[in-house]
Amino acid sequence: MERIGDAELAVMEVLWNDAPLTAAEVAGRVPEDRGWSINTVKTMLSRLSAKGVVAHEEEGRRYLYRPAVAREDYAAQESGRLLDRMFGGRLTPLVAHLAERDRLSPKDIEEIEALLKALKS
Amino acid sequence: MERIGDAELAVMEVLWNDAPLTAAEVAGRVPEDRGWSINTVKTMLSRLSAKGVVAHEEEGRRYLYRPAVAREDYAAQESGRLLDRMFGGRLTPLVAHLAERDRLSPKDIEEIEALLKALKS
DNA sequence: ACTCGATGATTACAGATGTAGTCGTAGCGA
DNA sequence: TCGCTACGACTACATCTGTAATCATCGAGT
Repeated sequence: MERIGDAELAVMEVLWNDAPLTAAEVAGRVPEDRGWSINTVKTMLSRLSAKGVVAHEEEGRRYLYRPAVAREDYAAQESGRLLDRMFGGRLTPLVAHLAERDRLSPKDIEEIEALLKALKS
Repeated sequence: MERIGDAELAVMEVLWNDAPLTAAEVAGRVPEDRGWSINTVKTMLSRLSAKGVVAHEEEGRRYLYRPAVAREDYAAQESGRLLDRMFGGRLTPLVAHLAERDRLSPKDIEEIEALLKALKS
């Protein structure tokens, strides 16, 4: 699967949240703080279409856009990528790392323990 | 901290593994399959220097390069970035996600449980 | 029928990145 | 001393990404 840039991801998030949408609708839902022109959003949609990560169907003379990859699949790809790049492809070192860096609260620890326990059964 | 591209990262890995090194030495240690010219390695080193993630000291008319950021710090940055991008900044959803995706072996689960247990004490 | 606005397509441009060649020069070997 | 070679600096160029303007056109309203 193609990579998705930071700005492009903001568009994907909109579509993952609700689809299908027209370009104008997407533009209306992109976070305000981006301050994007409608043209920018249309460029993003074109590029994402070219990459095959969004699909479009025609509705009159407009397009209706929808994601062509699931958020979960993309998340999986990016997670695997980080794991491969920095942690030899293994999750344990990542968890250890985040723990050392105080990115793990006691609550997180509880949650993950519960999760793992559930996994084992 | 500045971002580091994929190719640049290969150079960083060399320096994280052993430093200081001259440009020629770095080139000699970069993975074969990159098939890089020495010039490519020198460009990488210049750019990484400009980004402030590698430092160099002069040794005669050559430079000796060394990392200016720890691998752990960079890993932390990239981990945080993924977490923020895809998992609302929280680790639990990432672990849950990888578990669902069968990226967690029973052995991984044991290891992480042991790790968390140690953390609590 | 005609104009105007919205729409996708095309073009523009700067910065980052991957990849590598050229240039000026300082030092080493003959 | 003189030329070669290795070094960093600079230049080159394609692709990707962020951001946006322009263009041709189709349809809706007058």
